[in-house]
Formats: sequence, C-alpha cells, structure tokens
Amino acid sequence: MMMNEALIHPNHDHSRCVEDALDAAETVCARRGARLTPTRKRVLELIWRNHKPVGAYDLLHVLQQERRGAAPPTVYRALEFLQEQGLIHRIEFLNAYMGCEDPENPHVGHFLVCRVCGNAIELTDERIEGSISESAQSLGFAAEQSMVEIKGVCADCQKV
Amino acid sequence: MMMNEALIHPNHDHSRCVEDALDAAETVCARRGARLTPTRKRVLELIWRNHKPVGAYDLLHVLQQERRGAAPPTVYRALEFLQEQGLIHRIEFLNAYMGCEDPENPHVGHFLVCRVCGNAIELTDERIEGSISESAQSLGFAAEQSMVEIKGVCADCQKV
DNA sequence: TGCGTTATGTTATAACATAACAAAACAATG
DNA sequence: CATTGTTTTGTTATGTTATAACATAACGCA
Repeated sequence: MMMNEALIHPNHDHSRCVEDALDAAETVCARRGARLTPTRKRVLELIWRNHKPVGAYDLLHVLQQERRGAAPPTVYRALEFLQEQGLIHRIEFLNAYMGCEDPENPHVGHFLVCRVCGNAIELTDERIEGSISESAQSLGFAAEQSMVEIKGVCADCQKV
Repeated sequence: MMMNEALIHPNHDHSRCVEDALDAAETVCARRGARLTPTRKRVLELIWRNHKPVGAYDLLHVLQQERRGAAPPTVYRALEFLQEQGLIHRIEFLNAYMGCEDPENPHVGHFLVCRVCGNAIELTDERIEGSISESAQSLGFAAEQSMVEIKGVCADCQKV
C-alpha cells in the first residue's frame, strides 16, 4: 500500500496557508448555513497540509490513527460535502483530491499534474473554458461541467 | 451489478462500422508490427459494438461467457495494448473505454459525455488543445497529455 | 530445433467506492 | 425545556475497479 508520508508528518512551512484556507472555509460555510463539522474540517485540513493530490484511503488511514470508528464512509462523506461546497476538487485520473483556492465561486477545476513530483497546479484560464463551450455548442451539446487534466512535467522538475 | 445489455445482444445496424474499425486496426497494427491477437481484437470489437463507453468488467463478463479462463488481467492487458496503439481511449471520470476513430495519429481523446443517454462524442478541436498548451506554457509546464471530459446533455436528449 | 521474447492463464489481493440501516447530535419551535 | 424532524455519524457489509506475481504457452527467428 502506498502511504503518504506528508500526511503523517505534517509540514509546518505552510501552516499559515492551511490556516487561511480553513478560515476561508469556515466563512464560506457559515454564510451558506453549511456545517463544517470537526471531521469535515479535519479532512479539509489534511488535504491542505499535503502539497499533492491526496487519495481517500490516505486520509482514512490518518483518521483511523486519530479516532476510532473511522471507516470509508467517514471519508467519502466528508469529501462529498467538501466538493459540494467547492472547497476541494477531485482529479479523476488520479482518484485524488486537492484543496480549492477559490471556493467562493463554484467551478470545476482544471489541473496541470506533474508526473515527476506529483504536484498539481490549478489553472484558471477563461480561454480554455471558452474554447470548450464553443466547441460543445457547435455540436448542440449543453456543457455543464468540463474537466481538464493535463499530465506533463512542471517547471521545477524540468530543471533537473 | 450493472450489466450492459448492448454487449450481450450486439447491435447489427452498425456492424459495417465495426468491421471497418477492425480492418483499420488490423492495418495499423500490421504496419507497426504490433500483434492484434484474437483476444485483443475481440475486446476491440466489443468496445466498437457498444455505442457507449464500456467498463472493463462489462467486457470481462462477455469474455467469460465465450471462453473459460478469462480473468481481470485478460481484459486489462487487452485494454492496455489497445490504448498503446491508439485504438481506444479511456474516459477517466467514467472508468470506461471508447473506440477511437483515428488511430493513425496518436492523441488523447477529448469527450462530450451526455449524462442522460450516456453516449460520448469525441471532439477534435485544435483551439481547445491550443488554449491548453498556451496556458500550460505560460506557467513553464511541459504538457504531454491533456484529458478533456465534458459532462452535459447532448443535442438529442435536449429535445425530449 | 532451440532459444529468447511476447502473450496468456491463474490465483490472489490491492485500491477505490457505496449501500443500508442504526444511533447520535443538532436546531428549531411550540 | 421537551419533542420532533432533520442532518450527521457509526457500523457492517459489499460492490467495483485494477494490479501483482508467477506459471505456462505461443510465437518468431536464427
């Protein structure tokens, strides 16, 4: 089984960003009347503490060390909630999850995923969305969600 | 378990297209020195006979009715080969496979997937690929494969 | 024919995800 | 503050997708 080290030994350099993200999540949920319960918040925190997309079972293994009774549904329910609130995205080809920088306005994430280091960068490019919806429209297709997942090598990993 | 009816009762209206696709596959593989063995060809045929993306276990269940000893690796190996040859695409968010119309020049498929009827249409739009690679380049990211999967409602299903 | 390579058979298990129902926590309102 | 309906969580079981590992068979060619 592939265990994610970063989840077990949370990195502290980015704790500030994590706190900011959690605060933002609190705010967003409060405004919407959605309940960011301890489990949900903890899952979101674990996702943010990691710098790469995280799998559901990586999250589960951490939860199981912290509390008894954590089972797959515990994690998947939290993930479902967080996705509904736009707090995280799912990367389909990795079966993994990433925090979203901009939960205020709902959107489907577009990602660059480095096959060397495993990091994922969220794209926000109007033109991609634009060319996709134009292309869909020209075929009479009513697009609702467009997933874009780009595999390649990130700038840092190209230097090596 | 969700069983795919069309796989069990192969449709005959499109048998011509299927044959064409299989002939094209033979040609492509022959030119490349790749071996389109009976199992591989049969899997490709099953994928083409179906009009929607097909799951690996749907294929497996059919193979198991036809021959003894078919197991998950049987199907997954065939799928891997067919993908390497550009004869099929995988749709990540469905965990399913589709025939490719254009195996001659390798590419990653871009799909419109109707959430009503389940059909998938392959897109071939330069602008999408263009806007994606521009966006990636501006971040110094070397894009290798770009998966685009658009969920929505197709033209036919909108009429109903 | 013999040999290396490629493909397949076979068993087992890993990895990802959900169904179904019970119990607990919550929140709102009379 | 009791009760009642709703949301969340616990728990058990199972469904679904995919691969590891090793044995055997088929192929292709010198």
